[in-house]
Amino acid sequence: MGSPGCDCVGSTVDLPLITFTESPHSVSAPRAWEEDTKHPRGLISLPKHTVTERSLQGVFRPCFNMFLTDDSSCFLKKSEAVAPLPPFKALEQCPAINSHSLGFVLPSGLDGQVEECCLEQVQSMVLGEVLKDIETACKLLNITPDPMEWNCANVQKWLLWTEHMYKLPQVGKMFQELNGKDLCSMTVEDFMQRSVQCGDLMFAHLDIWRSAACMKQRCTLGDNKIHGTEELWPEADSCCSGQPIHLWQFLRELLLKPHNYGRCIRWMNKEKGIFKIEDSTQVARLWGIRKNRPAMNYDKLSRSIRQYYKKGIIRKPDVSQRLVYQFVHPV
DNA sequence: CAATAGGAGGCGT
DNA sequence: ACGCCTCCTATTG
Repeated sequence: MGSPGCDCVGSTVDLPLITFTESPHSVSAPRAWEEDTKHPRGLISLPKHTVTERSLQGVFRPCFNMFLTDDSSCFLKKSEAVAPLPPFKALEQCPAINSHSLGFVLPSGLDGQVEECCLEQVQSMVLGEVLKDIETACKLLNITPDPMEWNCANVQKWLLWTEHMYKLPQVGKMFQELNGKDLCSMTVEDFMQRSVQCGDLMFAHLDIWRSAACMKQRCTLGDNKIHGTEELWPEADSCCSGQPIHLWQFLRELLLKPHNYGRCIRWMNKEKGIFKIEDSTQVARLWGIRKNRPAMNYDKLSRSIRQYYKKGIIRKPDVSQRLVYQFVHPV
């Protein structure tokens, strides 16, 4: 099944590269993606890079940013330095990352072997994080990971979600009546035509999903197995069982991903199942996206939570606090 | 003013 | 029947 989304054809375009100014843990933002000319948003021109460096970017870019911030969901917004990604070259080369392609310097005294080993671990972590984030999004949106399989409604969900996650302007209506195949057949220029503001970003996000789907397909075919991928990305049955998700399940999913949603909702006492909704508007919005209810708000969401009082699923904690609830049966 | 609480009717599965 | 969604009034901090 050779889907166009997995059509890992090489291109001659120079891919952008993220760089760290110091070590990945000590800087606040990536400097820029490589561009031949200055990007309209003020990107910096950097030297061209090797094939080894290029081949990873489609998938790994967001992960690099995870190292830079404690919240990966903000990576694109925070960096404000993202150039359009060209058609991805996928992962067939998938080499170990070297410190030069990562753009940071390892502590002195490490020889090449140690460096190689560490970087492979970094690569593995990075890959895992991307797949986990996609898996989470699939669960929460009830869509498949492969954009090629999306119908128009799925595309709209994904667009809404991406807009929300990365605080992008609304572009959903610019992509109406497009299914996943249509979307995947579009070039970055097509995206830019539909949204000058953030077509390039949307294209980049789609590219990441396509790359991940492509890689997963290869993994399931037994080709080029990547360590740990299976457990990181379990089969679709867990995310697309067809059963409509319950609100309490959805909240739990969000709580299980503090990395992504900790700013919206977080555990106060996980053992007791006590959690706090930090941003009621955002949580309601996420729920609305999940249920295709654009008019969802916290007033309605909280009414649904209160329905759980009688059912013994959620209650208010003994010491009642605003926006704090408790699962009656914590995991 | 936003959150809390709960009644009531509607809707899709 | 169930699980919300929506709208509502009243109350609370």
